[in-house]
Amino acid sequence: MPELPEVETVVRTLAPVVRGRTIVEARFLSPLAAGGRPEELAEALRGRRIVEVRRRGKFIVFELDHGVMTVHLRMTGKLLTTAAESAYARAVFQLDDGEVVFDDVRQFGRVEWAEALPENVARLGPEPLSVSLAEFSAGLKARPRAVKPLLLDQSFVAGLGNIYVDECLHRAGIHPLARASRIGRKKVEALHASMREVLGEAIAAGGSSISDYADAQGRAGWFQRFHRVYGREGEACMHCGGAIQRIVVGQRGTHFCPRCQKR
DNA sequence: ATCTATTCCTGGCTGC
DNA sequence: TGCAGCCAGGAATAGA
Repeated sequence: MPELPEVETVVRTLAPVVRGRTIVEARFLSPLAAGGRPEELAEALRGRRIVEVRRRGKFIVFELDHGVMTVHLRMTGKLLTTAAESAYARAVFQLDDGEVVFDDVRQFGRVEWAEALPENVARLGPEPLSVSLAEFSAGLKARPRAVKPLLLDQSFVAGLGNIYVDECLHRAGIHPLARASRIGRKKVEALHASMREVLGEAIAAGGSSISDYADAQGRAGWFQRFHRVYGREGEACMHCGGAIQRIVVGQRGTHFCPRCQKR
């Protein structure tokens, strides 16, 4: 499931190929990918030039010569520059030089277009790689809710998903159900630092490929080899040797070490 | 403000 | 071997 490091990797591998190219035609093989309005979307995108491609949270933002196209990969989405790598093509962007295929097994992903940056992107919280300790700390202090659901809330910080929240909390030694406002200064600093470390390392590894994730060339990432808690229920904690536990928090599978991450 | 439950979707897994 | 049933989960949404 693409989170910040995976989306960042897609953007880095995609941008050099599509920057400056023109969308000759956008074809939606599944209307779901276009949010149920494939004709309208295809019309809006026809003839548009891609000025720049960037990431905001988990969104891929295509700045066009008129308007903005946003793509959210959700669970199983991919943006591929080689059709040969696509098994579940939902949309094809024919460029003046080359093509981009939006591939998505489970069809949760969406392509959208708007005149300006859409509200769902505009209201995202700060980027975890650039938010200051002061702002992050103040944000936590103001919320009495459990820290894991808070970190998953894209209006609080944008880009973390289930895997990386678990990994960050483990590295910082914070229980996923800890009340955000009651986390001590040292642990808050550790969490702030762990976001940079974990996300930075994951980007360097090309992301985590748990099931479907691939970059724009169809290549898998390898950060899953370095996961310390996610998907390791019952296995030994790399820090203390205790058994990694799995619980459900906010309907999400949550992995942590009960010895390193006390309540 | 925070919480839970529900919806979307389908390949892959479990268990019989 | 076959098949029903369940699971994974990001985000939007409704209701408590």
